[in-house]
Amino acid sequence: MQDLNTSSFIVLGLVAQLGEATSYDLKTCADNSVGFFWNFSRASLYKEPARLVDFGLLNERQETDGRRRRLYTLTPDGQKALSTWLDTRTDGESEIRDIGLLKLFFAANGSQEALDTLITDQIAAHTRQLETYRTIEVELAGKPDCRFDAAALHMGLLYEQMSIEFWSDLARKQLKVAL
Amino acid sequence: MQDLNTSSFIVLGLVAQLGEATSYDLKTCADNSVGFFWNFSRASLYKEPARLVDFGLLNERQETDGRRRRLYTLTPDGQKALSTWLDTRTDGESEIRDIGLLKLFFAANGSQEALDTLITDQIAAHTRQLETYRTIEVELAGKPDCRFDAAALHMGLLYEQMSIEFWSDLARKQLKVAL
DNA sequence: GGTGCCATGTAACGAGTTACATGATTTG
DNA sequence: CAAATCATGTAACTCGTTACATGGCACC
Repeated sequence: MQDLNTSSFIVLGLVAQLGEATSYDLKTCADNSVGFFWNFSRASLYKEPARLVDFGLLNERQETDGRRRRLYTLTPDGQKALSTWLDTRTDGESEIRDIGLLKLFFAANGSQEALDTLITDQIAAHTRQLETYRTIEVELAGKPDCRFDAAALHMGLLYEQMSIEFWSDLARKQLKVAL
Repeated sequence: MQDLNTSSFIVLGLVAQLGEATSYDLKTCADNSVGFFWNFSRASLYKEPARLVDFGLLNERQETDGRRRRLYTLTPDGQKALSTWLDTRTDGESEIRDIGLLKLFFAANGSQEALDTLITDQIAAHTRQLETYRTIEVELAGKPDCRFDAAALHMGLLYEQMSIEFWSDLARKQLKVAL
């Protein structure tokens, strides 16, 4: 029954934090938190909870009137699965899925203009994202039980700052496609 | 026919850099370069080239003896597709898929011990990865036509350094699960 | 009470991985 | 030449997404 993958634990974790939640709640919450560095589609947040109910890790309660929404809560087994996952040791394999970096990697096959544009756009995009994170950070600052959200968010902030420095540095060096 | 996705361009880009390559060559090359921040399975590097041949973006030549390997080269259309992609502007959406960060995000649902172990392990793992990158950086330094590989690799280095600082900082603060 | 947006769900598709399977080459 | 390893390929499955579809709710 180890059909639990990372998405499963994200859902378990989100439900744990929200207490009782619909798929819609999960999506909204994710979009403003964990989704910043680990994105997934809305549809997954409808499909995955159903699976977890099958596994006995979530309870489902459907409203009898109105939108007849499905409300999920953690079962004891779900709580246990989540903490077991947290107890499991993790190596550091991480991926940075960034189209801009990929294009830089292959930039020798394109034009100088494309490279210059890429650099400019990346600086702009990361600057914009940094602003978004700063806004969220201020909002979080007031809430004492959001330390872990805040810590992870802080990582996002650092990443954006680093990216801006990285691309700005390339701009300064005026990297050339051909020598 | 815009069934080209990111994987397609990675394959096109790798073939462009290698000149003529088998799927095995692509995998080997990727594992030591772009695979560090954008990983994919070996099987993809057999399936995707076949698709690109259908699209007329790669040429396929199969050896008549020995291992009867399939050797791929870029067609003019393939070259064009690659540079068109490079010319297309990109917003900065990037994802950091890092299990350690996820666990931190949900750490409030686990034990203090789990959190402490997580932090220790992450510092160790990122330190190890940093060493790997440093080794590669030295190897690349001698090769003048690897500026873009080097630039992208440098980003990997910065990321690992930042991660080490981030997790070390958490260790110093002795982050607690319960207040 | 009609219009437009919010919320919810699913079916079909496509991409990527795991696991399987096998042949070639090297090395002792 | 036997064993180990390198290299190559594919079939089946799982996951996640896109696109479709619809019903409730708020606001005028």
